[in-house]
Amino acid sequence: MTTPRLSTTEYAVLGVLAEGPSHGFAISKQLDSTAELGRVFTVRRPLVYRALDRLVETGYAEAISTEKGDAGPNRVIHRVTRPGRRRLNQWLTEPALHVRDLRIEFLLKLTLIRRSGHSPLDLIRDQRTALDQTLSALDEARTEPDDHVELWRQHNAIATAAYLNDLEDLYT
Amino acid sequence: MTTPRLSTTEYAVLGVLAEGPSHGFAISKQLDSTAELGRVFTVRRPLVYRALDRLVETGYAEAISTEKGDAGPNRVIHRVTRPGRRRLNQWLTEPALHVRDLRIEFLLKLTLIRRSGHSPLDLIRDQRTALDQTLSALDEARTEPDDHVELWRQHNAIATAAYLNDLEDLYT
DNA sequence: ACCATGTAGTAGCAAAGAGAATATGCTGTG
DNA sequence: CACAGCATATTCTCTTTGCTACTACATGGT
Repeated sequence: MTTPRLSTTEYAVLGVLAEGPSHGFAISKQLDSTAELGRVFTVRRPLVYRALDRLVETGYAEAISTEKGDAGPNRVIHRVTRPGRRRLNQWLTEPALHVRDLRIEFLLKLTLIRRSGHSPLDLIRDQRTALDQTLSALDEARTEPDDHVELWRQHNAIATAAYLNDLEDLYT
Repeated sequence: MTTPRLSTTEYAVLGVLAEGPSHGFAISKQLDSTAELGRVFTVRRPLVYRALDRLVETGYAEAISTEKGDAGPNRVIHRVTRPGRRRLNQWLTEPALHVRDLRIEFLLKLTLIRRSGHSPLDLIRDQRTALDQTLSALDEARTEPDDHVELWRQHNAIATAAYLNDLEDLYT
């Protein structure tokens, strides 16, 4: 009985659901590529439903009722469970371990936290700390001057540091 | 009869095959995570064979012989066809359109070109030109100061520009 | 003789993504 | 008022992708 691993898609759906009981179609609108959240991380409609199924299976969400929609089949209203909310909150406070995950994971967490009304400053600072470790590890690893991959990593880590600084300024 | 789209994995295999007739196992060693190419873009063994199958189906490669290996089943030697080489060379000269594709696509092309003995300067400069367009587009789009996604893109584009400058210096 | 190791290729499952299909009520138009 | 189109809401299914594990064969050590 290990705790099931959730994909970013599933966390995104869980995150939207945590803003209040909702149904697949409404959630998918929040995660559409034109919406605020969807611009950060898009989840297409069928995937939202699959994620919801999975969240129910894992006990992180549950169906509470069905109600008539504006049209079409009945809406199935879901809400997060207590374990689901715990799991989400834990995820929301973890910084991304790899720079390549920042664009999606970190930004998604940041946006969800902001929408919930809390301050994202803790997350930004934790991410900054995690990045500093990456930076010093890169400094040590730098052996060959023509290692294109390491060079790219270095430039990117530095850009990410500047980005985090900007964000910290924005929220202080 | 449109020209079939190839995945990055398939281009990687095609690229290795273009260095000389070879067989799946040998190609997979080049694209292993510890090898020069594999550090840029890893392709696992079963995927190499699938890519080879697809390249044969699309007419970009062909099996030319089977020979006894050092051990185990016979090797199936493949080589690129004329259309395959044309297709590869076309791909190799195209810069990546999105900054997020640089780490993989551009670096893969760069490494393949370098290994072939040609100068990667043209690709670097073309990529630089493509990036300049991205940069000016970003400057115009910048409306809201707290748009985290745009801010991220901007920092990244700038870092990429610096990276390309470093590379250009390396090869001049 | 046996077992580990390295070579070479194959099988098959599970997740992820995209498109289309289905069901349903509302609205406008002739 | 019939009926086509449209928006809502969910489901189905196909394809692609990525792994893990397996078969098969030869060599070398104990």
